[in-house]
Amino acid sequence: MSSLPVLEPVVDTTCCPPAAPALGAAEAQSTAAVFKALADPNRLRLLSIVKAAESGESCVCDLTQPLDLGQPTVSHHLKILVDAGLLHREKRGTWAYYSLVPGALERIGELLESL
Amino acid sequence: MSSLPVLEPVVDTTCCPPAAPALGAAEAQSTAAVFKALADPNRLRLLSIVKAAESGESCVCDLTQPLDLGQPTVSHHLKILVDAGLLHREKRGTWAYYSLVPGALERIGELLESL
DNA sequence: CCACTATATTGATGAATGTCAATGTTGCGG
DNA sequence: CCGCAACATTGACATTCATCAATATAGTGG
Repeated sequence: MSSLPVLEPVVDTTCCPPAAPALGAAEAQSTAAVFKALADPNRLRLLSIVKAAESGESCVCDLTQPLDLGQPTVSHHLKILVDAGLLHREKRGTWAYYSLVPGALERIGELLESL
Repeated sequence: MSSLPVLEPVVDTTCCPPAAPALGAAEAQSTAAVFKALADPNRLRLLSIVKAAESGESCVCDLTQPLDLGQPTVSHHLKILVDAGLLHREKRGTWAYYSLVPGALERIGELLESL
């Protein structure tokens, strides 16, 4: 390594200053994953129903009918919401009960402010 | 209309009470549209860069390089953000300047609370 | 009027996604 | 042990989406 390449700084401020580095690529990907979970109307309705339940939890059988979707599809959406950290799953007997993860929705608001 | 059909109430409370109607289908769709716009890492970075700009606005030429994307792709993402009501577009001369719509991010937090 | 620059639009392509039918798994009652 | 009910998983299919190359549009300067 005898000759270092002469890299010119390339300082063409043609338009505006480059500004701060802002959001990193990896950070953006994990944040986008949360919004991907919210980017479906049926998943939003699932969250809404679970949130509105008196006991704070709902089983799959209560979620299938109001959404007019097949049971496998509802289970699929619920899994996405659980993986995103928005819902909690607890199996009691034959039933699976889903409930909102406390503070999960509030944390999304903070994600937006930290952009 | 002489004979009203005798529809049985079908009251099988096998699991839990049906709970409140919660979020409507149409409402869920428009809300999901906003989150769809946020469900991409490159669009989140665009929002972040625009937000971090000193002047409060950025032109496309400043957004292409840090994202390592082609110019048509960046324009495409910006259009999606504008259509979602998150960015404002103003063309001055040859350049197009994008800026955050005031209060747009805050309004998303309210969307989550109204689930 | 003619290049040149910045941005938008179009068309194509591969990847991701939502949905369902069919099947697998688990827990309960007889 | 057997059958049933609730839920999850798999595979297939159609749709949507992110990206790029090529082209179109609009504004600027000569």
